[in-house]
Amino acid sequence: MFSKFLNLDQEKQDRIINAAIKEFALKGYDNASTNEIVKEAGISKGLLFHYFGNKKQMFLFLFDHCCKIIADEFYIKINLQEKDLFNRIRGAILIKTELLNQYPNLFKFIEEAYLDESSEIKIEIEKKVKELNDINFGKIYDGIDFSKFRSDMDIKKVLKIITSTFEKLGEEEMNKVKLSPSHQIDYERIQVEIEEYFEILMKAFYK
Amino acid sequence: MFSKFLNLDQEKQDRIINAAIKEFALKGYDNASTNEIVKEAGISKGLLFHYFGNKKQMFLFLFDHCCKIIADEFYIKINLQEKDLFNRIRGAILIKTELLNQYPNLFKFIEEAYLDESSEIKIEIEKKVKELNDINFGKIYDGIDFSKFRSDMDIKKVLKIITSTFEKLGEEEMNKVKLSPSHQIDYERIQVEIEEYFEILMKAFYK
Amino acid sequence: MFSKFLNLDQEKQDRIINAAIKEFALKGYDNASTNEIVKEAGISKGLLFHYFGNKKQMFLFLFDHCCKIIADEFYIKINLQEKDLFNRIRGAILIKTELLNQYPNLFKFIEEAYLDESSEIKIEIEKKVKELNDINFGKIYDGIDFSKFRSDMDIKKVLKIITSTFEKLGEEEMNKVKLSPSHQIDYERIQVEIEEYFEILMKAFYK
Amino acid sequence: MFSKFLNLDQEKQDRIINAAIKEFALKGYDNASTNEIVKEAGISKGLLFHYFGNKKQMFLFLFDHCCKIIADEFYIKINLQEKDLFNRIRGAILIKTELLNQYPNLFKFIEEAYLDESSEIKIEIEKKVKELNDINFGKIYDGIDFSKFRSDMDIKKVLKIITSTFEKLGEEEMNKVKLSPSHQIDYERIQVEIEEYFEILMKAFYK
DNA sequence: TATGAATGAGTATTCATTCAT
DNA sequence: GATGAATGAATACTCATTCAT
Repeated sequence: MFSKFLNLDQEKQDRIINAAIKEFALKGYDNASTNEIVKEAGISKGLLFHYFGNKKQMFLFLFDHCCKIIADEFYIKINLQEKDLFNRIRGAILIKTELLNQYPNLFKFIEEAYLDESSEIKIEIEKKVKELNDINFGKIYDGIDFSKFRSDMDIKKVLKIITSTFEKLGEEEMNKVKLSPSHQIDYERIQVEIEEYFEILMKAFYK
Repeated sequence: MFSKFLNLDQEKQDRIINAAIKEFALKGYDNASTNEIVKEAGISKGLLFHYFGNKKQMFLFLFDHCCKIIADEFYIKINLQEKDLFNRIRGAILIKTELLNQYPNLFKFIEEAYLDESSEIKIEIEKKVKELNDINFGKIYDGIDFSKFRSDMDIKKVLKIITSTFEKLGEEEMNKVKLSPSHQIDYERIQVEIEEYFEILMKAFYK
Repeated sequence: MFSKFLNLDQEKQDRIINAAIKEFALKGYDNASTNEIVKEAGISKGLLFHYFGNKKQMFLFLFDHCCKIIADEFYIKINLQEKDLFNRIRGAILIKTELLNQYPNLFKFIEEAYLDESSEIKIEIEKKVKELNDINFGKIYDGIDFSKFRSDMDIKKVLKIITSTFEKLGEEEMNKVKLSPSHQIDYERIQVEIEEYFEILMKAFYK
Repeated sequence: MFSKFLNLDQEKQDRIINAAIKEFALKGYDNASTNEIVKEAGISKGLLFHYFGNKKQMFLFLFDHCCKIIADEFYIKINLQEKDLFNRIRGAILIKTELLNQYPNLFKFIEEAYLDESSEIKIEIEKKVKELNDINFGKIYDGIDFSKFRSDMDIKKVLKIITSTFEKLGEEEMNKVKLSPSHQIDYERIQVEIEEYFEILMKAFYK
C-alpha cells in the first residue's frame, strides 16, 4: 500500500510526515493544502501523490501512523504490576503528560482528526477510533484489584464516572493552554488538583 | 454592528438566518457556500456582504443568535423551585432533549461550530463557548440545597465529577446516534441508564 | 440556461464564442484548455464558469450555436422552386462552399465535434447530430420532382447513392485542402468534376 | 528506429504491443496513459521510453504495425480469380467483416487513430492513411473485367460512386452499432441491403 | 538493459469578496 | 438599498518524460 513511501530513507519520511501532520493539525482536513505540505517538505507536487495516491489516503496513513506511535509509547510504559486503580491512573496521567510534551503535533493531529467534520474522512476515522478504544480500554484496567471497591455499586458505571472525570479535566486543561497567551502548562497546580480528585473518588467508591 | 440587518423586517431576517444556519450546519464553516445561502434566502450576493461584511462575521453573528435562542429557551424552563440537585439535573436533561427535537438544525449548527477546525473561527468560538458555560454553570446550581451532600468533600469538585459524568454520557449518546444506521435515539434505555447513575452518585456523595 | 451569457453585449459574446470555437476546433474537446479560452477572450477564469457552468455545457452550447447559424444560413438560401434534384444539389453545393469560406472555424468546429472521441460529449453530440440530420434530410428533398427517375429502382436507395457520392467527394476535397501546403481550394477543378459526376448520375438514374 | 524494440523476444514485444493497443483503442491518444500501458505490459516506465522515445513515436509505430497486420490479412484473402467487380466487393465485405470480428481491438485502434483530434498526431496519421488507401485502391480492382461496364461513362468515376456508396453504408452501420444499446450487428439485414444496392448499381452501370 | 522515484507545468472548477450600476 | 457580473488565487490531482542507480 504505502511501500513506496516506507522504503524512503528515514530523514525524508520524517520531513514529509512532519510537514503533513503540521498542516493537518493546524488547518483540519479540508483546509489543509497539499501545496503547503510539499512546500514545507521540500518535495515536488507529483511525489506526494506518487507516495500516497490522494489526500484522503495520506491523511488516513498519518492517522494510523500517529496512533501507532502513541499507542506503542503509551501502553509500553504502563506499569501492569500496579494493582491499585488510582495508582495506575496516576501513572498513566504522568506518561501521557510526558508524551504530550514530546509529541505535541502528533497529539494535536489525532485530536483534530477525531473532531474533523469533513465528510470525506469522518466515517473512516470514527471506525478507527472505535477499534482503538476497544483495544486500549482493556489494557488500562488489566490486572486491577477491583475488590477494593464498594460492592453495592455497578463497577462498570463507577469506572465510567472516574474516567469521565479525568477526561473532562484533561480537556479543560487543554483548552486552558490554548486560550492562555503563554501556552504554558502549570503542571504543579494540575498535580495537586488531581490528587484532590483522587481523594474524593476513593472516599466515594472504595470500601 | 449588524444594525442594517436587524432593521430588516422579521420575515426577511428569518429567511436569511434559516438559510445560513442550514448551510453551515450541513457543511461546516469552510465548506458552506455563501452562494448557496443567498440562493436559498432569495437575496443577492452583494446584499449578504452589505449586511454582514464577510463570511466570518456572519458566522459569528449566527452563533450568538443561536446561543441566545437556546439559552433563553433552556433556562426559562428550569424549575428553580426544585432544590434537589439530581431532580434538577433530571429536569434539565428532559428539557434539553425536548429542545434538541424542537431545534435540530440550531443544535447541529452550534455543535458543528464548536467542533469546526477552521482556524478562521476556532479561537473566537472557543472564547464564546467558555463565556457561555461560565454564565450557565451558575444558573443550573442556583438555589440547590447543598446540605444534602457529604461534608468531607469539596462540593465544587463533587459537582465537577457529576457534571463530567453526564456530559460524557451525552457525548457518547450523540456519537452512538451518528454511527447508528437509523439515527434513532433509544430514549427509554438512556432514561434507565441515567437513573442508575443517579443512584450511584447519590450513594457516593449524599450524606 | 445560458441567459447570463446571452444578456452580454454582442461584442463580448462574440469574443468569447470565437475564442472558444477556435480552441475546440484546433485541439478537440479534451485538449482544449479553458485557460487558453479565457486568455484569448480577455476575460477572467471565473467568468467563463459563471456563464457556462462547466466545460461540457460550454461545448454543447457552442455546438448548438454553430448548428443554428449554419442551418439558418444554409437552408434559408436553398431555392425550393428548383424541382430538379441535380440542380438543387448544384445550388446546395454552391451555398455550402460560400458558407465554408465565410465561417471556416464554425464548420471545422462542428466537424471536429462530430468526430470527437471524448466520452464526455460523444453521446450528446451524436444525439444532436442525428436530430439535425433528420430535420435537414427532409428539407433538401422537399418538392423535388421524382418522376424524372427510373421507376425500376428504389428511389430512396438511389438518393443514398447520390448523396454518398457527393459527401465522399466533399470529404476528399477537405482532406486535400488540409494536406496541401497552401490550404487553397481549386474551385474550378472541383466545379468541373462535379458536373462530370452529375452527367454520369443522370445517365444512370434518370429515365 | 525501433530496432531496440524489435530485437526483443516475440513474447515481450507482443505483451507491450497488446497493452498499448488496448489502452489507445479504449481511451484515444491523449487520454491513454503510459502508466497504464507499462502496468499492463509488466515493464518499467523507463523501458517504454527507452524503446520508443516518446508517446507519439510509440503511437505511430503501433499504427504502422496494425495497418500492416490488417492489410496483410485482408489482401491475402481476396480472390483475384474473381473478375466481376460486384462479386469481388461481395467477397471483400465478407473478409472485412470476418477480420473485424477477429481483431476488434486492432480495428478499433485504427479507427480511433483516424478520428483522433489530437493535433500531435493528426497530420501524420492522415498522411499514412492516404498512402495506405492509394496502395490498396489498386489491389482491390486488380484484374477486374471492366468490359462489363457501360462505355459512355468514365470508369474511374463510376468506381468512385460505387465505393463511396459502400463506404458510407459501412460508416452508417458502424454508427448504428455504437448507438445501439446492445452493440450487436444485424448481419442478415445488412446482407440483404447490400444485395439491393448491388442490383441497383448493376442496372445503372453495367451494359 | 532496466528501474521507478522525481519533476512541475498542466487541468477544470470554486469561492469570498468587490464594485459599477 | 440592492444587484449580480467580475475577479483571480486557490484547490486536488495527472502525466509524459528524465535520470541516477
